[in-house]
Amino acid sequence: MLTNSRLVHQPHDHGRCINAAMTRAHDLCIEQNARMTTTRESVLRLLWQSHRPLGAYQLQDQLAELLNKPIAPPTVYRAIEFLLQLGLIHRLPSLNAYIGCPFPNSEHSNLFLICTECGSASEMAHATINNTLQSAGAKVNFTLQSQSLELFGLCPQCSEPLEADSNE
Amino acid sequence: MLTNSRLVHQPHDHGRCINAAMTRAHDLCIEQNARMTTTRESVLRLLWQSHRPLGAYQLQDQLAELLNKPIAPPTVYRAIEFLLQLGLIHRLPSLNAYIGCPFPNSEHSNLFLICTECGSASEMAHATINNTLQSAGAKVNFTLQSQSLELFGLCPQCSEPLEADSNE
DNA sequence: TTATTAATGTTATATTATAACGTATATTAA
DNA sequence: TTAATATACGTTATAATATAACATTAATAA
Repeated sequence: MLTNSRLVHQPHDHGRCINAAMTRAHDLCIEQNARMTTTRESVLRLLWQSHRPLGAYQLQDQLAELLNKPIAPPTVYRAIEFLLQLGLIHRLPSLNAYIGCPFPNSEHSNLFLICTECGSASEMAHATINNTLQSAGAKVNFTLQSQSLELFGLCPQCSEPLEADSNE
Repeated sequence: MLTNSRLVHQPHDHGRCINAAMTRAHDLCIEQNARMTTTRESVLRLLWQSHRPLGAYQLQDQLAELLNKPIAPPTVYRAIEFLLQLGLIHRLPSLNAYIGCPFPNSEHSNLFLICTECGSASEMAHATINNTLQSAGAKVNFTLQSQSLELFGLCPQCSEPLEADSNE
């Protein structure tokens, strides 16, 4: 099982998350002979500013501010599409929002744990789940191509406020 | 495991699907003391016309034609919301579309098998998957509240065209 | 019947996403 | 190094999905 859950849902040196993600992204671009332009890099960096997914128009606002010039929706959506195709980000359909992928090169489950309280989202890759889904599909002769798995609930931080306070 | 997959992805007496669904819906409304109005019943029936999910504006068009009067989006969305709350339909976030629920009273996985070829969608409820997801979440202290699971691929009908043709 | 609640009608608008076409910048080939 | 080509971005308009706010009608309860 692969997950960034502990990082996402606990205080941590987030600068390292960002740097690691940006390095991975640049490496991947070189490998794939793809161009990491200013716009694309900025969008990716914005998506890594927090572990909360951002909508396209939130990205638009933040990108305009960051680059200090007006940005139109197509610019944002183009960057999003590029990053999606490289596997550097994911789309969370139930939120119409996007989030950086913590392990763009690894096996995927497209499984997200989304906190309904604080909005943070972590990703998991889970061979058992993949196998179970695959064989559940196979049982009814369904040939699995891709999947989108969203779990909603309370992250560790948000599910234990009482325990944290009980020391007072 | 509970699924309507075999029904969805194979030729069948679809009138029975519709009738069964409408009966279940009426029963549920009585049980819940909810009102099954003309608009709501029409939307539900439209969603059961096929095993393909429909978008809100497809529903709007079809509802306007069926009721022979102009229908505005809020009317559709209100009916959708009502039916969602009763568990009579589901929303498929990746498609922005809605589909009738074949077993509104049973345990749910919110697991959908969506054919990328013909657009049909079947639903499964699967205790093993639920347990696996639940415990995968628990492992990282995530308290699961709800889930949305969408599998994309080829349904039986669409995945075996060659085999079907091979008799010629 | 009247009061009350629930449902629908109506208008306007918010939010998310894409089409179409022009311009600029980078890469490749000559 | 320049011309040709491909790629990315700018710009305008608009499509597609969804909701807010308030008026009206219908159903139920007092």
